[in-house]
Amino acid sequence: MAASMNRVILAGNLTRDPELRFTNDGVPVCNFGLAVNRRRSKDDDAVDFFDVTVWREQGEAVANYKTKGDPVLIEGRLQYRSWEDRDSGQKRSKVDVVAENVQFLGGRGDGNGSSGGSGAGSGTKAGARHGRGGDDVDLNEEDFDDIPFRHRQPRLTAL
Amino acid sequence: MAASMNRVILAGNLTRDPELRFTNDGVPVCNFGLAVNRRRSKDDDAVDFFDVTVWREQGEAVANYKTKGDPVLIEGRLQYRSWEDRDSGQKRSKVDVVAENVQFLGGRGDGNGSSGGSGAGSGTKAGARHGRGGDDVDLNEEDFDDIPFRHRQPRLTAL
Amino acid sequence: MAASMNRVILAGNLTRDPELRFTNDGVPVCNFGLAVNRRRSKDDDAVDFFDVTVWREQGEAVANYKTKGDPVLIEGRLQYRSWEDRDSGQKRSKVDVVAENVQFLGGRGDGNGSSGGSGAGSGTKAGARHGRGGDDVDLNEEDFDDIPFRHRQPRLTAL
Amino acid sequence: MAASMNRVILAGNLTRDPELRFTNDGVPVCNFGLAVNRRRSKDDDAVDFFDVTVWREQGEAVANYKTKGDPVLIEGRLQYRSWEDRDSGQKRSKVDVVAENVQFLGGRGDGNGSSGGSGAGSGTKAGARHGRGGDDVDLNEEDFDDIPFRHRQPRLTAL
DNA sequence: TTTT
DNA sequence: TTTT
Repeated sequence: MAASMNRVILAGNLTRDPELRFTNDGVPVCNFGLAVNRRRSKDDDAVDFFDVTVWREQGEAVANYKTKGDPVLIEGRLQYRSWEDRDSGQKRSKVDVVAENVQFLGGRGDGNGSSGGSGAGSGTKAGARHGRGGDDVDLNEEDFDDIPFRHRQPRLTAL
Repeated sequence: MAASMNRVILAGNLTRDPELRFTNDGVPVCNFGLAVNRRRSKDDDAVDFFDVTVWREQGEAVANYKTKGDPVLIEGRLQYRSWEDRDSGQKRSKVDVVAENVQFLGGRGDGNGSSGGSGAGSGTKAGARHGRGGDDVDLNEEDFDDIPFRHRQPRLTAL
Repeated sequence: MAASMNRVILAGNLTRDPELRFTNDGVPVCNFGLAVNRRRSKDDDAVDFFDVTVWREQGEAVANYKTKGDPVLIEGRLQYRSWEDRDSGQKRSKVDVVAENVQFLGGRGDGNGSSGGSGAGSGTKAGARHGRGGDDVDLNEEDFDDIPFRHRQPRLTAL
Repeated sequence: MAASMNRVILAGNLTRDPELRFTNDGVPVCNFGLAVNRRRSKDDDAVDFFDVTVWREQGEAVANYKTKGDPVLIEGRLQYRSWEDRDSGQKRSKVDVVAENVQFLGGRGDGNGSSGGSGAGSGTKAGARHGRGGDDVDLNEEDFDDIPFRHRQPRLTAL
């Protein structure tokens, strides 16, 4: 078997308010867009855009405390998905980011009000809304494999 | 201006022979596919697939010494591209990996014949072919901005 | 609270055979040295040396399958320790690497016999010995905090 | 030759004001301490401390705009050094961090006034002082190997 | 679909 | 489009 590694670290800003949903088993999953400025040369205004998924407590913290425009630092892995386009029938695929660690930037000091993706649950940021009415969230069953099963908000949103 | 960071590290195997092309200015650019095994739980045979771009000397070294199946370790950044689909006219986008450092794995010892993406240019691996007849390579002009201009193989392949 | 991140990725070769010890609770901990070639310019033969700690199953796998000279790819975090020198009484400190993921390089293919830091337990590599008679292993109690308690080899070696 | 990689990413706060010095050739080099909170479990107040070196423009920007306590995000490599202790004559060694990319955190938004380690040189932060009277800076000759030679502030401070 |  |  070959050596394998898959690690990504990104710092940028949310391109939209995070959406929080739940699997049938009540596992929270948060999705948001991330813009990372390239800034390689001074007259380079290019931007890279990514879709980010955060599971469980950290996902809830992002949904509760972060909104469009907020800066975050994330560490995670790249995830490839492929599917068949319902219309054209042709194969499509996509690479997005599964964040395992989200650090809140911005605010006083270094920009960290509630810090490091924890967050109590009270005092959520004004404007943060919990996604509802979900079509097409990127859930991968294998993400559930190695994690202690927990029934938190059973069946709030079918995925 | 916000903090930005974009770093990715992957280890996996080539899914196809690398293709080497040249910009009009003769800058070498190499493309290959990379398969990274997920192996999170023992019965997890999921795989993530990525498209990788390597510029200049390192790109040439990959093209000269690596073929389908070979293991590599790469360090680089994620790059987002978007375009309009010529047929459907709908907007499409893609995230791929620009490798700035390619380490050859496999072989005796740790698997490193000519090592670390250097490699003279002679004695290329049997089976390694230089891409020819190129349509649709992912070239981004900004990649040329901060690099000393060099005319190496002028105009071999139009991109 | 400020944003914090601590991530390190290294590829190099063992500078000595790994030593395996156990805490009083029977938790395995493996230590080895790692040499990483700098190779920045072709006539650069500089090398960076690090001390690496690997806990639990992965530590056992390293001890069972790897010996001096073997190439590995590790992902982990940096750990700072400080103490008072018993002789001079002056304060000393050290930074070493705690590996959370060890990938075996070298061997056929990409150099991976038993792969990715798993390894059964039988058929250990000739020459791999389990450290015994331990003074001065770098154990940090906080490493035990977030990990399910397990009695594996109770009290084999006192630390 | 074996595969080698050396990459580190840290986010934390300066433990002291940065010191800026210059090599005999006038190359700026900045040194500061970095504290990274471990925060693994909620009652974990452990901290890891590192010494960081930043060369050239980025080093100047850090010295001009950052002071003790400020949050930064850095990307770089680990560097090992060894020497003989002048008193005891015994061998000593140390691992520190050479930052190749420093992102300023903190401030409004995400905490980035002058952003990403650029910064003109005017309007330096009150309290930022340029190190003077230097003994024992960690200069490694090989750091100069692959960089275009530049005479910026010739011989301001002997090292 | 796009953030500062 | 997919590697060991």
